[in-house]
Amino acid sequence: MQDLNISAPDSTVQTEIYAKFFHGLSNPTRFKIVEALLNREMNVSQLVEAVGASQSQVSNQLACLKWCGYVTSRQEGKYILYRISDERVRTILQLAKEIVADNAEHIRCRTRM
Amino acid sequence: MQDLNISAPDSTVQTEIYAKFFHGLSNPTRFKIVEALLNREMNVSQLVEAVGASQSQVSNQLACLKWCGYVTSRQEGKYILYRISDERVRTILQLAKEIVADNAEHIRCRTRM
DNA sequence: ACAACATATAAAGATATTATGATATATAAA
DNA sequence: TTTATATATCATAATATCTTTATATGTTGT
Repeated sequence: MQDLNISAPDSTVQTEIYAKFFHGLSNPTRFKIVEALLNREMNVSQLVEAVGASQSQVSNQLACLKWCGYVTSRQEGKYILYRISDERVRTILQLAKEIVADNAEHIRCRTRM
Repeated sequence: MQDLNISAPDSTVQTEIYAKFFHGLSNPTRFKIVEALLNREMNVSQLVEAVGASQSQVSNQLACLKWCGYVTSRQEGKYILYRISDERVRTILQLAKEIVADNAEHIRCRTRM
């Protein structure tokens, strides 16, 4: 088993994997899907309505999110239900929102001076 | 001041800002820069050596990271020193690495069955 | 087996991102 | 003021991503 040393520089391969992981949240449609699934498990049709994108698009982005490890799926009858695979994803989104909010605040302050 | 309700769906504009924010970490060079700066403040030339990319590339990616709110800079003589603007960035990277590590473990398990 | 619905996949063009090389700007030293 | 060094910016070619449309796959009910 390979250990995970946060402070050590990563190998090129590891770095690319991490970059790919963040790529998962770098698209508005995928971000909305993740947000929707943080509230509750949903099937594809429900997601199509929730995020306002085409079925094809949602399916594609779900494949991407699945590959990145954000979501998992299970079949229930003719539906396929997706859910967030790891609760830590919620924390990541929360931190990001806080940072963005504070950053926007700083920018607002600066323009006043 | 606008409140930050994590569970409520975001407006399209907010969603795009968050997606842009994660875009910051979705590129290997930018990811390496952030990792390097989490260890210590560095100038551009030091970053060029640390991440193994061209000066032009590093400057460009720094501009992107600055825009996203990951880094800030200050001038010291003829050098410009960059540092991580928010310690919460460290937590985000740590969580991401943990999720990726666990996910890789799951994939490894599945291929054995 | 057939029809209807749910989801996934594939191909195409449109758009965005990245890497590269050249050049501009700014600071420091001579 | 000239030269050297550090950083930023710009143009563009190469590459990757996204959107759209069409089609394939799989499930349920008749």
